[in-house]
Amino acid sequence: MKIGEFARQLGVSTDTLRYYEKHGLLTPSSRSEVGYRFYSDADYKQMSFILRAKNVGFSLSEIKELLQIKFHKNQHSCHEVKAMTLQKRDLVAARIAELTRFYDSLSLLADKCCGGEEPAENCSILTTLEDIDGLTQ
Amino acid sequence: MKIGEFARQLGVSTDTLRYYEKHGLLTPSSRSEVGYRFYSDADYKQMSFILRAKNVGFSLSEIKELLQIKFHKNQHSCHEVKAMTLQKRDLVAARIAELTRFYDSLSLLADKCCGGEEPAENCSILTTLEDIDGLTQ
DNA sequence: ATAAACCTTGGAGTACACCCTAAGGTCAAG
DNA sequence: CTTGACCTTAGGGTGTACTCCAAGGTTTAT
Repeated sequence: MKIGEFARQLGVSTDTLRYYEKHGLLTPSSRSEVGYRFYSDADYKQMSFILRAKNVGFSLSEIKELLQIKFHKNQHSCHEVKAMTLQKRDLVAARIAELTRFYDSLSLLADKCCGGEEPAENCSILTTLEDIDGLTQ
Repeated sequence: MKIGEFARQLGVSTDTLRYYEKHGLLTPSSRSEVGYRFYSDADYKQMSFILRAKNVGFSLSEIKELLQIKFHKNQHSCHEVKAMTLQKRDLVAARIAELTRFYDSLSLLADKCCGGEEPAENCSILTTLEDIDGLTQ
């Protein structure tokens, strides 16, 4: 699949794909004789992985590290690969925990608000927000 | 509290604090006669809120929107304020769901890896990663 | 009273993650 | 066989979120 079609299917720009290639995130599996990029199904899977990771807040360099799990298979032992996977998993767990605190804060705010048509000036949601950090520690 | 001490307590730079002020995220509650910024306990709470939000992946403009819940109290009805809070909460919930899928993927990877000292070449963790997107749909 | 450690504004520089344009080569349809 | 839709590289521009001066004023300790 050429870059244009590949980009369309994944909802990104061709510029983004060239940028990712330049920065070592996704190299198309082959090139035509005149140099056109050709993307395979495996490339599609990898790009989906990259986009999902980006969506949950990983930076491109973090994603590159995640991909190292795959690319370093000859240089590293199972033990190292597993350790890295678990370390990344812990990072994800920490982010989930923080987001959950945030979710609880916003739930608390919503619960405390009457939701009526009057101006929000006297609504407890506001004073609650002021203490949001205290409430969620 | 002057900017230097405030920055130290929160683990940010004074430049960051001035940047946030310029972009409407945190205006110190007062200034000295010669113009020194003074930060209050309320400012501390707000800054903690900002940092927590940043930590879980909100951009500064998203955080500014979250803070509008507080600042728009006179212009908006309880209903509007509550709707906005719930909308932001849903956004957080979606992000948690995605991260959870990610967590599960990484768990699966770790479970499938023997973790031994041999090269990872033959470890199932690698082929699993190649299918990670399929596995977590 | 003067040095060190603070503070001010303004503006320039940086890293990340794109996005756009130029100048040109390739390919399929009519 | 040419038009239009593709592709190439190189390089410049943009928005976000800082980060780092420079030039000067203030405060505190000795």
